[in-house]
Amino acid sequence: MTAVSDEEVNYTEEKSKLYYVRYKIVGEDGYIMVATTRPETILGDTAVCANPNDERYRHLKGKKVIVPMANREVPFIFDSYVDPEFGTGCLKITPAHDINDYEIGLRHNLPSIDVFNPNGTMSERAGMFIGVDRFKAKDLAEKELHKTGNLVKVEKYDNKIGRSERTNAVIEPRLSLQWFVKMRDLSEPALEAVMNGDIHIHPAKFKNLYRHWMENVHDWCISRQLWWGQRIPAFYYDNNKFVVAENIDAALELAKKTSENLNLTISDLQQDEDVMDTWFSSWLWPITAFDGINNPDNADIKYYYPTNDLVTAPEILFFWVARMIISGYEYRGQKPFNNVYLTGLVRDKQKRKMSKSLGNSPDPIQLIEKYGADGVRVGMMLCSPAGNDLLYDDSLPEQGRNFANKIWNAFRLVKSWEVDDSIIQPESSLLAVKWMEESLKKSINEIDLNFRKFRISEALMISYKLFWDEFSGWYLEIIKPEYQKPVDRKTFDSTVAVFEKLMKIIHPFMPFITEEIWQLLIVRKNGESIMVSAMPEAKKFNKELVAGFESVKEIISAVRTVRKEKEIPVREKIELQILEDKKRFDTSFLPVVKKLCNLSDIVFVSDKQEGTASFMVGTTEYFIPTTGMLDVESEIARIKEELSYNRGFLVNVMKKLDNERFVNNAPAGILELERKKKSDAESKIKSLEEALKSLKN
RNA sequence: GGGGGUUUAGCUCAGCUGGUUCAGAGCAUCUGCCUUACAAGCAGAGGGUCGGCGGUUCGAACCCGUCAACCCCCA
Repeated sequence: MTAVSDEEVNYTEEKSKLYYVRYKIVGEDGYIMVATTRPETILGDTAVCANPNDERYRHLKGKKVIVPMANREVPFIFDSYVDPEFGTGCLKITPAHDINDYEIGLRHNLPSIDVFNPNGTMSERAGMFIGVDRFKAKDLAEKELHKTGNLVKVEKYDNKIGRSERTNAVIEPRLSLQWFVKMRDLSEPALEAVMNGDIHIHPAKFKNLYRHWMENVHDWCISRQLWWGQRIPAFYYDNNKFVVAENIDAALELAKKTSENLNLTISDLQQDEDVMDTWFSSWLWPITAFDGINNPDNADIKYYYPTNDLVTAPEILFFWVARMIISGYEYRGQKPFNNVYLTGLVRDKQKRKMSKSLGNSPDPIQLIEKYGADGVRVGMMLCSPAGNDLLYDDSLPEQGRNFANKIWNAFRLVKSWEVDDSIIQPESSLLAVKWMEESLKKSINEIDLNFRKFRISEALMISYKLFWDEFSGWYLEIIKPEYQKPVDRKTFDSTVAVFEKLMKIIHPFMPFITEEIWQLLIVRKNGESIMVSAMPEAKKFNKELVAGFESVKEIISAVRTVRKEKEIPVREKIELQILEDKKRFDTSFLPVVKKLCNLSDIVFVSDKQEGTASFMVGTTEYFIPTTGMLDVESEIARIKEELSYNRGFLVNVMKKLDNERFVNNAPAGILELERKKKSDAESKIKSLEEALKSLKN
């Protein structure tokens, strides 16, 4: 015999027989008829039951019936569990061998008669067929009932039969003695702790699940029928008495005391055969890892308990995490950890769990050979927001590999530069360094915030874009000296410093390449490592400067688009004209624009310029004189499109501003914004209309 | 059966207390480019009725109701 969880039983439709058996009514001549699929369990019947609303059996209230074969008088009872439609509407109750019968038995205070031995043969309590296998006993019972005339008929019947998912053996219920931990009071502080935020679960959506589970906590069955493990320290004697003690000697002493029988000996005690559920030791893990049960005041546990973060899978939130919290409060009066970070599971593209039997898991060693260890890590982390499953695809580590490659190439570029101390730092480089440092601070703030929220993939994405877009795409392009020309000392040193910070930021995600570059960037002392260097700290950054550079990016992009549309080669220098009062314009980044756009000059103009390509950034208009023929048609089309967008925009804004209820109810800040949107849109429309007019002439 | 969760671009996901034309990111796709760090790259572009319907509100991806689909857990 072994105990199996309900979850390990598969139910299938199987052909079996339905036996109609008659039970004599005590004190009357009549019989009642009962249908059953398991006649051998008749020997364990302790009642016969009908639905209280079933007219056919109402007259049997208070009567008794005689169980066939056993010749035992049992009560006739009523319970709404019985389905009047099924069989005869009359159910025999065998509390020891059916879960529903067991519950009915509890409700009606019925005794249980266990007619089976643990090995599936009939027990002595059955009174018949003792020692016969349960399936054989079924046949014998059929014959016996037939012989005594109590078997009225047998029907073919499709029955749901439970079979073990492992051995396919037919599973039938049998009562057994199991040990439980009473959970209600024990778990209360653990529920509290998570609900009031003493312990944070990430992502928070699992909080509800946790609460529901803890509010409906069941007692915990800790008996397991296995050969390995820690045996339950319960010792039985005198049939049904027991003591719980550390070992058999202590148990004997205790048994002598409680039974007041000093003649008891060790051989009178029998230890429970079962062992304890593995979680019953695991739930102590945060404590026992530092010997905190046996030695509760030792230095290690004092230092390490409670710990900061637990990282684990959501599927064991109940089995393990909740129980660790419970035991923490129970045995140390304190939570075991501050945060629980729940990861996702790696699945394949069809959303199946990766498993050996399916063979749908890629070989990590091969992946590392193909994409690099850093690349694989990045690929995994980019796509695994907390608690969400990760759908594995080769494109993920590929993205990681590409990133590693990008980093390496940027490093090669910087390393290739010759430094000349005599060169004065160009203005564009000075500005780029200033901006890069602010941009770095901004990103560090965001990364920190995301780490604090346990949003690892977000933190990585910000680092990724910081390196790829800001540093490689913009910064390096600005400071890059002309081909084969040296770089000035200031810019070079600043660049190395920024590079080093970037490596530290990326290090948690890509430990190998960052260490390598960190070691090569400048000469390090023996034993120094990026692993033990401090992370760059978040500081306040200059918002205006960063925002200013963003509009510079827009200007540069627009110039590039003009070049492309007008097919002006990159090498050909062009002039940029700005329609704006120079005093009102932030000119600080213009050297950068000049360099990246390969401009001959930047001039401020006070009127619209004829024969030029134009664009707008913000509310400012820019012109680029074009030598070739201007494609008037496409220019008109472009301006018309922009006009209709802005007019639509204005209509939307006006709808709000004309709505009295909006003006009365919206907060001042929002109203202010809408008014600014209105005036900006109006000025844009005006200059677009003018541009259109001049083109049409 | 009970409970929890999810649904936003082709894919994986952001979108905090409802308020910028809010509809975003990465990847993928498309178009140009072998420009002397990087084609594993660079410069651009397209792409979504925010699952459906109804409601609350001056205003909804976000709040409420309802329906649907999918996923997970049940010791």
